[in-house]
Amino acid sequence: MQRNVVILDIDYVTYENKPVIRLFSKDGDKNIILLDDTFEPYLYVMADDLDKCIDEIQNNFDVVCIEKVNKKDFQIEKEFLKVTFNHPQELAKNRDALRDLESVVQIREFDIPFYRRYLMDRDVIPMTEVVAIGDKIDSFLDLDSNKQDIEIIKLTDELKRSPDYPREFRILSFDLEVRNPHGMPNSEIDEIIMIGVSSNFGINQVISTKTNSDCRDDFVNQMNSEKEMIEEFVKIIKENNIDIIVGYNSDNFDFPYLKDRAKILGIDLDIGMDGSDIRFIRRGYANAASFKGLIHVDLYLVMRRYMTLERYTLERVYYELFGEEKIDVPGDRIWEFWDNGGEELDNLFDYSLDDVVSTLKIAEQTLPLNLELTRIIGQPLFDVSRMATGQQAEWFLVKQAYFDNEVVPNKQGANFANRAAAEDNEGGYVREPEKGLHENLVQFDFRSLYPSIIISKNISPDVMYLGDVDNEEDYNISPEHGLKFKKEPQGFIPSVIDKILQERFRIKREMKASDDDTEKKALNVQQQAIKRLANTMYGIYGFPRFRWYSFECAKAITSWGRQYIKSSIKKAEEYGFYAIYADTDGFYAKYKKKDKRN
DNA sequence: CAGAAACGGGG
DNA sequence: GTGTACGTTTCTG
Repeated sequence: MQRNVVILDIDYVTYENKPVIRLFSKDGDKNIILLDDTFEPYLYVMADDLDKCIDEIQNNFDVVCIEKVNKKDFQIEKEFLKVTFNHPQELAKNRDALRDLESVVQIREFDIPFYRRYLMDRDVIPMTEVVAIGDKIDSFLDLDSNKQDIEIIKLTDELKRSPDYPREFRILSFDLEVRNPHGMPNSEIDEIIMIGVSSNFGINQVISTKTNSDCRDDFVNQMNSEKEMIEEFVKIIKENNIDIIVGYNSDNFDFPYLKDRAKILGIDLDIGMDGSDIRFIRRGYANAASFKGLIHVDLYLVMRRYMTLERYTLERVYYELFGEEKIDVPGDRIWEFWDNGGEELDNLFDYSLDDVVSTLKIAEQTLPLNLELTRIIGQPLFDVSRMATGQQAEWFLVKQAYFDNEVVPNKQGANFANRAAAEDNEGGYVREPEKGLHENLVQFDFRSLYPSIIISKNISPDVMYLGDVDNEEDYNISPEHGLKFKKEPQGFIPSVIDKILQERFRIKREMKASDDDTEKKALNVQQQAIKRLANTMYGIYGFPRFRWYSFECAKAITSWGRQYIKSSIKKAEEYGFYAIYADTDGFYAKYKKKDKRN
């Protein structure tokens, strides 16, 4: 059978000791889970004597297959061994011992999560429409299409891209209010008093055990108990075919709190597409709240990347985006408003609704860009919305490397030397602003300075030379440090940036040519997402924990950047301008004859 | 003063 | 989950 579905989420399960990829998808409002058992985990091995190495691996490990493959390592063609394991956990368990084998020089691509590998190798792009061909089956492990509202399809063909743009996603925002008279909320004793919900298809309500004055009770949904409130919330999610659920700091507050209260009250938060519970995924020291097939986006994390502010409270972020003040109730007084009732309770209801409506507005403003980033990067929205921009760039590059037949570099780790080198990098040129009120200023800035330098100077580790060279004219040589970058061939990272910037110009042309407003808007978001990604590429050289970390490349970029900005200031001075402030890629200047200071 | 711990957001 | 944030501020010995 054939189905057109939009891919929302992915994981894998184990069936008969083999990994099976599960793609959580939807066809309209029908939940579809696609199964693919044809993908196997692998890594690459670098060795001097490949045949000897094959023997050694075969004698020591239980692997599915070992094959010689031609790949590129920093553009140099090399023969690697591709070692395929039966299960991702087998790979994880054996990789250290494999690395330690005498004939093994190096292992590569051993730390790429299985589901990400699948998305990249099969070119399956989350949040896009695909054509799925396969056999409908009734049940698989804990999935049962007779008991659950799902259809299970075992894929028989590779997924193909659908030309259709996915329908608009159904977004629900939510927010909890808690009665906490003794300092910060404690989920063991402080009950939930309000659950606000708002959607982009008309839901706007506050679920509570109390209600407000008669004249304004249109948005309060009154329940008999906290237990009923949570059950109502679960019902709303289940019955409205929600694709994306958003909150503000919901990874760290709302969902952990809701889970605790649900447990105390004996309620299942079985909101997952397959009826599974909420789960918390460890991300370093923090947790991320996750459901199968229901994408949870914590906007707090998104906003921290989206804009530069001194603080990221919901209030501050909302003001920045929309220029409006939010209704405010101080957190430590919420319980008083609740207990006092009357007008104060009305205010609390208004506050609860305002919070959740604002959260939805922020989601509607920022999710389109994140959806486009998700499609460009090719990883799940859940992950992309929680990645630092450098990580986004890295996963994008890992996928590009796969298509360029490049083996990706290993992470070097933030060791002391790397960290020190990174800190040593001078950064952009800054001229401290001249004090005072300035009028009639002119502004100058470079368009995408760092990406342009990377491309024009071909700054990439695969074309970099540290020693002496015969033909200096074949190289771009950085100011200050004399780092050499071969002009030909184009380096891996410059080529990727070049490609995506060309894609950006193509989209911009298409945008100009279009006379459909909706299409124009969508294209505009796409080109913005690409611009963001391109501007982040510099970062991947500058931070030691990234795979393409190269402090030489980072140093070269900033040194050229300083040279360009300084020379343009100088040029401006020749025409009678005087820079009163400069930072990295631009400056402000006054028109004035050179004064005594110079 | 250096290294450890806390913080952010949320109520 | 083929895993273990992060950069900055405040506290403590």
